[in-house]
Amino acid sequence: MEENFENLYLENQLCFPLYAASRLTTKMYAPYLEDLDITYPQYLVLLVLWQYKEQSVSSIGQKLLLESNTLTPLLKRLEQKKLIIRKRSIKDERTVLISLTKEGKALKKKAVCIPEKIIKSFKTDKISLSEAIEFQKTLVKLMEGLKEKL
Amino acid sequence: MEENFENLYLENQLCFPLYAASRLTTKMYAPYLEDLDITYPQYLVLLVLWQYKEQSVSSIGQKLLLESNTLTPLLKRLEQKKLIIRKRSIKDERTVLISLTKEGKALKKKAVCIPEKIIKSFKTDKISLSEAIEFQKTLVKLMEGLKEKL
DNA sequence: TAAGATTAAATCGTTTGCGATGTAAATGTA
DNA sequence: TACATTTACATCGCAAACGATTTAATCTTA
Repeated sequence: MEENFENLYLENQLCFPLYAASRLTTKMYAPYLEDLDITYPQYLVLLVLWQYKEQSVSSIGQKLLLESNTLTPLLKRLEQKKLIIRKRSIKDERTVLISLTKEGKALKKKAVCIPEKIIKSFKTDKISLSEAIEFQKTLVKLMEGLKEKL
Repeated sequence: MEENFENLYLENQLCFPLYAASRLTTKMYAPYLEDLDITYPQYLVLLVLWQYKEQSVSSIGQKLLLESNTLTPLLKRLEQKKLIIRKRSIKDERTVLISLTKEGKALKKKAVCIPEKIIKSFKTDKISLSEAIEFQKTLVKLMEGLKEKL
């Protein structure tokens, strides 16, 4: 009985490069986010709020695929930094609504230059633009597919 | 002065789907790894040890892009589970060599079926095989490119 | 309307991930 | 050989992630 041990080789896995690329990408953002005094997951939450305005904890979670056990402490930290306001909904006391403070809104202007800088850093002689676009599409499809299965 | 706020839209970022896909993938492994009583990063370390035998902490770190601040506690947990042995090198007392116990080696047989199951779960009607192969290639190139820049 | 089910956040405990720093061994060099 | 530098891990503190559970509000339905 042949056992496919090669399947266990690191380079043959999809999971590892995904895990590594994700962590490396986060590190690429770090110096820019440090200037804004926020972390990468905090940045993602702000992206949501900049794009969609006031949101409940769960609707932020739906967009970022995170749950209250992760978001609640993170949001409390953003509140401490005076970037957001957390308040119970009057219509439904279970819901906590998150909105941006003036400082939180203002931070958007400082953040707007980040994607461009990141794209430049991403650019490699190894990866063409069309390849990158194709990659992004597949990545999103992969994410959607995985989301459905969990 | 036009400000490209659309660049900040969640769906236009590369970072977010990468981050989400990585986390979702880890979750796909969870039920299988639970059977082996290990976590996903612990699985990655075992993949290295199954493939390369005895390794120093730093050479494991080089392969997984992790440093001793992450690996040392993780390796101690694997040692507690009796899956690995940590011992100082005689040739260089600074180096800690990690080797598999009998149990650690035996676990490989239980793990060998995991990649296949994962691949099946990954398969989506949305993503073709050729697309998946292309994707993996680009992902690895991306990882390599990022690694060089950090 | 009262009891049970569902939902939204929060809390708890554990493991990662990582920047910064510490410690001890090995190496380089004057 | 002395002393500085480098290297390999370890330690510390903090912020995610996340499974499991709790709490309180809302909804269902009998």
